[in-house]
Amino acid sequence: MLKGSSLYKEVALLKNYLTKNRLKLTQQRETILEAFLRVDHITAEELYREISKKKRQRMGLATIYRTLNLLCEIGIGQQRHFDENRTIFDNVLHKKHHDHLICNKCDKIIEFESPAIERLQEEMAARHGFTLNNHRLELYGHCLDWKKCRDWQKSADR
Amino acid sequence: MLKGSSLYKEVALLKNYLTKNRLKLTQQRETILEAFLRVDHITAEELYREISKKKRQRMGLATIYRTLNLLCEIGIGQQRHFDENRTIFDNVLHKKHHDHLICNKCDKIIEFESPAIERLQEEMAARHGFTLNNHRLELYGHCLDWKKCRDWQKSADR
DNA sequence: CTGTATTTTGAGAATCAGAATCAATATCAA
DNA sequence: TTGATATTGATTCTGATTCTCAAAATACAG
Ligand SMILES: [Mn+2]
Ligand SMILES: [Mn+2]
Ligand SMILES: [Zn+2]
Ligand SMILES: [Zn+2]
Repeated sequence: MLKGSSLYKEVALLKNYLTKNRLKLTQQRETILEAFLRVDHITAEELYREISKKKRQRMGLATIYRTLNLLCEIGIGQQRHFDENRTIFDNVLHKKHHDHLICNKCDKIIEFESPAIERLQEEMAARHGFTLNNHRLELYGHCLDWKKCRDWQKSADR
Repeated sequence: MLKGSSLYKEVALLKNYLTKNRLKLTQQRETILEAFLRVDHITAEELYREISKKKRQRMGLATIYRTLNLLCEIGIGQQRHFDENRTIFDNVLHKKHHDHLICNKCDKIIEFESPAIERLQEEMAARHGFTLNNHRLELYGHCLDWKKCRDWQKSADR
């Protein structure tokens, strides 16, 4: 385990899952976990470039995909499909269920939850004789404030 | 234009759009339109097999894709992505905006609309300083009634 | 109706994200 | 430390959709 990391608990969570399943804690898995937990939403490709830039070690794109999927199994990540033909991985470590509001102009992603909407969804399902397993609610639009929209666009930490 | 078709109006709609854009009304476009208007939701591949079965004429898969996209431009169809890696085309000719309830067991698709939910969505967007362009709401679950679930599964006309 | 310019078609190649292969390498428990 | 086992990364493969382009169909002026 890396010294000086502020992610002892998170790495422990990963290690625990791995051990329980006779899997191994590798350097790349740890590196990927750390980089992933630093962001909110990211694609495999972006994470790959992010890690490669700091080229602390060789890292194959396939490993990024494999590990990201592993994190989803553990429950640390979740796949999102805001636009078809690319998967965005959502870091949900300290988050509960939420839906998304997405700006088509600056790609800002806002997370929200609406108990009222969730209730109406259940009601609608029941009305049609359905038991709900999950749902997907995505709202697309644009920021009213162009300045904010641009500022977000320019900021690197997304 | 085919004789005996009950789709004069719809074919006219297509022809009108085509003429307006210096495009041509071909046999395959008419065949695809007719087959498409016969269903609610269908993939390009399914429509391809459907038409090939009745092999009234040779028809390339690329033509199906091209024409389905054309119908979407006209507003007769709309792409859906209930599961990533395959596009379902929704025949929306006589439908207004609606969302979907999908059975994970039998693939039944129920269309619904909820003004109450739509209102709450707008409210949520406004709260975050957003103007809404569109949204995606999909509810996944399963039919309570297994019998109905199976019956649906067996019925051909989907 | 006919000739001609223009669009469309179908077969197959190209694309692209993501998964599968597999020999070489790393991990871990005894 | 050793050896069984899992993992890695380079590469190939996959599958849905789009692209290419020569041959065929269509529209429309005459
Ligand atoms: Mn999120
Ligand atoms: Mn529909
Ligand atoms: Zn914005
Ligand atoms: Zn069902």
